[in-house]
Amino acid sequence: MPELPEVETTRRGILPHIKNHSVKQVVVRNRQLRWPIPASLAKQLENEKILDVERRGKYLLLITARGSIIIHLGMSGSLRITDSKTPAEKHDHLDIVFSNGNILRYRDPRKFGCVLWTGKDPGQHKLLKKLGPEPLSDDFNADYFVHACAGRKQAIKQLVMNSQIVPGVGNIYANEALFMAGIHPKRAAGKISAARLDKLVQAIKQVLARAITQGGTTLRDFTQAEGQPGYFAQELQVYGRAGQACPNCQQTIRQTVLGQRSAFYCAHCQK
DNA sequence: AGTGCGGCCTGTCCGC
DNA sequence: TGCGGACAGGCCGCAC
Repeated sequence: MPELPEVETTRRGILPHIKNHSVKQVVVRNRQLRWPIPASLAKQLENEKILDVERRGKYLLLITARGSIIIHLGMSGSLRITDSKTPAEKHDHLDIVFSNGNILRYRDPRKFGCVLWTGKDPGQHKLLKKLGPEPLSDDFNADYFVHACAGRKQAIKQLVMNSQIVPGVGNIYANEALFMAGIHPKRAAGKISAARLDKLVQAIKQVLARAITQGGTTLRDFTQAEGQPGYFAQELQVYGRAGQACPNCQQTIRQTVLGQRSAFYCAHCQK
């Protein structure tokens, strides 16, 4: 489900409700996610205060003085702020209950996500250590990206979706950014000019930033921490629009499979 | 080192 | 209505 804008929207939504609040109780209903929720989580969090909520790529980090909770929402995960009057539903695997009565509730029907604990710098955790530079930071720039693409035979879309190159860009925004930059998703990354890669870098930044201001993209079930949908879906140019007219040239948008994922593109506008 | 996939799991939708 | 199959916002870990 969630790509960087949805994760960032979630971060902003939960932050004011849990920052500087202490954990009263941890309720695990099902620890069998992609990796098991550690049995020690409750003990580690007991009476700990959440000092901040950070994001790295698609990972959320709940920072305490003793360590950090690492959360990934996988394909279908979500976090909600709720309270004890709201009963947990089928796929609500974890509650973090705060002393002020707020509950941070983790739901993930497909269980592709994870909730982990690290006592060290979370940036050194195996899952975060190899992530590329944050796409909205200055470290993600044309120089970096041209270097990262040099000599690569892989399709550019697959590199854009590779978290070691640039984290946070999933299938929706990869398709949209390539359309904005006028680059065909199957073009070999190493054979694209620096000027066009620069354009792609700018497109990635632009589409992510715009989606964040719109509260993310709601396709099926994504909602913000308090239940509102995201409004970026209405701005999608190619994703999910196979058979429809390209907004730029009116030719038919095509769909193909690339690296086991759907690619949407306009063969006239993207070369 | 780079590349390509299998697999993890549930829900929904489509065609028959 | 029921059923099988395809597909879905991710990505690790393995084989080559």
